[in-house]
Amino acid sequence: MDTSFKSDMLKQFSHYFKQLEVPAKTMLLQEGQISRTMYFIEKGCLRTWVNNDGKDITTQFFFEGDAVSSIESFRTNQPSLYSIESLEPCVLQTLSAKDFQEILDASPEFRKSMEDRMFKRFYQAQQIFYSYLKNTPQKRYEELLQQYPHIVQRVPQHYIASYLGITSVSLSRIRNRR
Amino acid sequence: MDTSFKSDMLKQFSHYFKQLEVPAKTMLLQEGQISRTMYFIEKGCLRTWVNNDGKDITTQFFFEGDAVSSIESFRTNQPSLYSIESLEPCVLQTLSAKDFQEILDASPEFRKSMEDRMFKRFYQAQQIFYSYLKNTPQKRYEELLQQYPHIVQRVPQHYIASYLGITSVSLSRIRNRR
DNA sequence: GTCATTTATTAACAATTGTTATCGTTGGAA
DNA sequence: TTCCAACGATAACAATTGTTAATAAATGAC
Repeated sequence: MDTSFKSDMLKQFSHYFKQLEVPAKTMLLQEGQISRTMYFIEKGCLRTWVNNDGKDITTQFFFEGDAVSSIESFRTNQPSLYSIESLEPCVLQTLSAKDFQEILDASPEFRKSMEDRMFKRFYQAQQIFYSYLKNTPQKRYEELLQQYPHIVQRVPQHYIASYLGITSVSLSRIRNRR
Repeated sequence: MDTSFKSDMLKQFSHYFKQLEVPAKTMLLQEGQISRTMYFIEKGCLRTWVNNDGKDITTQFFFEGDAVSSIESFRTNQPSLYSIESLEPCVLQTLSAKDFQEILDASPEFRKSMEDRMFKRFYQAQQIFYSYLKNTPQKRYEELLQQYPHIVQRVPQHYIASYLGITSVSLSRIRNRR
């Protein structure tokens, strides 16, 4: 997965992209499968999630302007550790892993920018992980509310709960605690 | 940080490395500082940890043969999110970020291999994170015991506890529960 | 060997969360 | 509009963990 894909990159290689419209709750990638597509969100929102004994745990939300893919899956040829699913009806621009590789090979600037972006992503992923290690669910909820209020407003609460690592019951308690 | 550094890589560029011997509990990198060195463990063991209100949380352990650095720090020029510290007296081989860059530029094979390794590292980091999301501390402890018994044997228990995300008191209870 | 520090166990209590279930409310599909 | 599924709140109870403190054992420095 990958956020903040430069829009000029998108424009520069726009002929590679194909538009795809999907309704809500559409699975774009199944956990365990090797990713072959990158999605760029024009309208709507997606989430990534992992299965845990039948219950699902949301790991991230994506919105307009975000690029989403299991890039580490199609780069390492390993099965994706998570699923990608639409939460709303979406308008997406899709790019195949093959075309992605082609652009990589054709454009050293693009390759360089991808490399930089991976390190930044890695750095961000660590920040998220450490916030998870350091803070209680209550504090994480408060931070989410403060930093990304649009997520809390837009996404059903039980997805937020699993994103915070708690049940929807527990999140409901936290919300009505004050 | 980076595990399973190829030993032939080390040999090939061995003249860049300098040996460093440190006693236990030596800070090799302070959280918040920009990393300028990569460490290769010849003998001993290191840990990475983050500070949380005075208490420290261990995020990873490293042993003989592992390469350790805040590579995402010296690549993105961002402050390291964690500290690196020796747990035992260590014999280390050190490589400066500058020399590391030099080797990167001199050897396309090395650069390619670094790129691949980063994607694998990213994939592994996700697995660790997801195991954290999915499992109880008890289950994580059992998995650690099963997959990496040498860590449990070699490292003091309170470091293991913070690595599992619990207090040493709670780990002691888990251990004596059966 | 002695002493101080580090490490691990145990107890008691508070706080939080999970689980299960019930009950309104809402929103979309037919 | 009607109906059904999805969503959110709440209650009651069990289970786990955190906190603080006391104590014992192990380790390392001298």
